[in-house]
Amino acid sequence: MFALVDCNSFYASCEKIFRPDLRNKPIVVLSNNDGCVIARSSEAKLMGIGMGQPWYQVKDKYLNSNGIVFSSNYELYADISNRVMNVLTEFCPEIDIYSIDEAFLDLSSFKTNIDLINFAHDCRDKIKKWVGIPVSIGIAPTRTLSKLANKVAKDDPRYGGVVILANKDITRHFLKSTSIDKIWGVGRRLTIRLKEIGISNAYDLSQLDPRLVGSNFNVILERTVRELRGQPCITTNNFMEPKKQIMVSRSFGRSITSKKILSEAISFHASRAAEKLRHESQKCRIITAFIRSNRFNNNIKQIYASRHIELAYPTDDSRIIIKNANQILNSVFMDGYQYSKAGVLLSDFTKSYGYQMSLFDKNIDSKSSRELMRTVDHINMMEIARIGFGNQGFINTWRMKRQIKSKRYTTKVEELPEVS
DNA sequence: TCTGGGGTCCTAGGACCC
DNA sequence: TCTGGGGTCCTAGGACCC
Repeated sequence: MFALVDCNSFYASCEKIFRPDLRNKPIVVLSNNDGCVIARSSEAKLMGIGMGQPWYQVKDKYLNSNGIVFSSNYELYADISNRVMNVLTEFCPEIDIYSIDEAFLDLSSFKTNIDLINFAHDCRDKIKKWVGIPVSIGIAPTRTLSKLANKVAKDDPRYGGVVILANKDITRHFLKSTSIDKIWGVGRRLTIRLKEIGISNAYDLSQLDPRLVGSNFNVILERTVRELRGQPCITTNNFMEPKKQIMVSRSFGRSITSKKILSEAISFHASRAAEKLRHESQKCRIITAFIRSNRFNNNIKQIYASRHIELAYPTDDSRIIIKNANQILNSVFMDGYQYSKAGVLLSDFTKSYGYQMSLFDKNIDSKSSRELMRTVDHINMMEIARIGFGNQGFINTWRMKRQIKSKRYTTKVEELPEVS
């Protein structure tokens, strides 16, 4: 059996922890640039605020109805997430952290039979009490079914936040009441195609022949069908698998036409990406950079320009990564466009130790580079000062908007909550 | 005026090989 | 004039996830 533990309205719930005065108020959290709504408290959902909805569309109405809004505060959310996961690990060491706000527990690792209902409620209560976050728990024989059970637990308050698919009848009941677009792994495209052949709920889908689904659709959907039938076939990575690519990109607060400012942004992103790469103890061989116009604006000439450079040897040196990213910018930049976003992607990784040296591998990745990078990372981590490279710029005219951010209550001494 | 950012996996098709 | 068949590897793009 698997349990899926998922935090309710995670970002909004994080904001509520330190603001008890907002307990029953509608809360939304916005994406970078205060662009769209990415989390809503249940009160905000009731007001009809959609997930992913552009903020400017609902702003006036929402604020007029006394809705509360926050810019995203990822430092806070990451810290709260860690706390939740730590509590869960005490309940079940076989934990697979799936995203910032959810984790699968492999309950088959328990040696003795336990009362699952009690277990789940205990889990829920402890997380609420110790961390302050409400969670929902779905338990079922496969991950896909536990996702489905979790959804029911979240949507229907009658179940008290816990749903267990313990037998065939209950499972069938919930399969029938779940529409296909709510199934894990079935997105927009598949929903359309499945509806065309008369499949409208999870039960219908589970009754199809998995092999036929495999040949007529794809193996992913085949696995979903098998999982809905109770046959586990989606595997986990219990170890934190190393990343295969690292991306840093941002929309600008406004549109940019100047190559110099684009170069500042690209350098900044390249530097951040290199930092993440070193943190993963990896080196990359492929560097991609892109710049693009605002794809939602029909009144401007559209452009998406990108290219990648393959290095002769893997590196994690910020200077090399920044230099190559700028080289790409120079080769793809065209005058006369309004750019609204830029990004840098690193890929083709090798472990940062014991890789094959190239014939042309000069001293660039030598000891002095390692020492320099380590020192820079250390200083930046301590936040005594921020060390950047070359042309990242000081003013950062392209920086994003984040006007209504809450404090970093748990990770900054200066921002600790005050009690009076 | 204002529409996020960061990932994974799979597949089709091209290049290349014998 | 006739122009096979089978395989691997790589990449771009699609679809999905939170």
